[in-house]
Amino acid sequence: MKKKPEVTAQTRQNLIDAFWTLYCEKRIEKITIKEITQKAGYNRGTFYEYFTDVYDVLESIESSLIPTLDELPPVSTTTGTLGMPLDMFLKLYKQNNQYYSVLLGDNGDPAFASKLKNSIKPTIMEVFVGKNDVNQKELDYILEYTLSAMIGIMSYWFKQQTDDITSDKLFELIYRLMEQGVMKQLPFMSSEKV
Amino acid sequence: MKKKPEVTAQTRQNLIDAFWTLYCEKRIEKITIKEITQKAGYNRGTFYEYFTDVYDVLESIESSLIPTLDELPPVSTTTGTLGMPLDMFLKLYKQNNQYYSVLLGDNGDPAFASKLKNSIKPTIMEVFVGKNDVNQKELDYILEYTLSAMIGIMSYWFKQQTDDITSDKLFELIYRLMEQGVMKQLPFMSSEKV
DNA sequence: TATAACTATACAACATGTCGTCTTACTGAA
DNA sequence: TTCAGTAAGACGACATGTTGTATAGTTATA
Repeated sequence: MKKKPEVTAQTRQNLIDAFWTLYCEKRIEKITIKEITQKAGYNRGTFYEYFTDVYDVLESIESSLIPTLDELPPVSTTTGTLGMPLDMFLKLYKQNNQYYSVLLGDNGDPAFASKLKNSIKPTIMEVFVGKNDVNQKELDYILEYTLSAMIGIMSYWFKQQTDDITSDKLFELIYRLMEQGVMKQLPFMSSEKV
Repeated sequence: MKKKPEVTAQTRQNLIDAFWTLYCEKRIEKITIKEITQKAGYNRGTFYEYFTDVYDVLESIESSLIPTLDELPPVSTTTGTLGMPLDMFLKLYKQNNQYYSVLLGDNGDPAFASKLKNSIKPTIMEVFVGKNDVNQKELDYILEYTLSAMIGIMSYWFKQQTDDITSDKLFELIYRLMEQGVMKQLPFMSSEKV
């Protein structure tokens, strides 16, 4: 008999969804397989047909959220190279908003941020490859700096998301910070109004 | 009978040290109380005289690493307000290097970064209080952006710490990024040599 | 009717948290 | 100075719950 991928795929997804609901509520260590399968409506043993343990589910989710090289938007060296990492990241964040905000949040997985950064970096690096006036190592640090800042501010914004600023204002602010640096945005430092 | 703080303090510290050794090696979820007490040389039951569970130990360590308001260096509005958050953070990082690099690393605690940022923010905010041209909310986001970037780049640097750049070069780079932004550091964007 | 998908049940191994017990050493009265 | 009372601190053992695995049974479908 043929396998039934449409059935198993659904079951797998049900388990993932149940896990995710729990993961949004509490730390992974407090999630039991019993809970997951009960919520999803399966026998506990069924879980082991699909995953080895609870962490396996998380890894599976994370993998699906890390863009592969070919998925990332092609980098144009002509227009807006400046905003590239920002655009790239914001696009990803918007696409997977619900997952990113949890994984990058206070109860999330610190390793996920690294995975994400490391998946984006090469695409941006590519643009500068072969340019003889580019210090590769320094560029790497600049990207680490920028991506960390973006992940930080985006996650923070998402946490506040009540009466807070609009996403348009946020993006504009980020652009300004990248263009001009932090100092110019503050009083004492310049006459520019923040 | 009097308590014996010199005894309990030592036991407590022994348990903390044993925990930390394990925490440097693996994720907290994989650390058992049995392991901790065995390494420290106590009965498993003794652990519960000092901590409620494994997370309690981590919290205890984290609390001791979060600077209280009065511990933070007094903020001078006259000199170098620009480098303030940077100086403050770098000082903290240097002081607690060993702990910070683990807690802020891939196997660390994402909540610790938030705690740290939130403990530093008010001190910096203070400088701008009452300035009528300061948008408090925007300032908050700018600080979140900056502190995230600094935590990110410092942690990354610490991870690489083999044949990598010196701390002096790193600090200089960070200053430059804060002063001038990211864009100016890249080719295409300006004629400045990175 | 053969098989994929799932259920039901059971089991050993191990971690957890609790509780009663033991040990040691300080205390103060003789 | 001595020594029994006492309590802090550490220990050993227990009940409970989870994990991963194994095996037999049920349902539906092609």
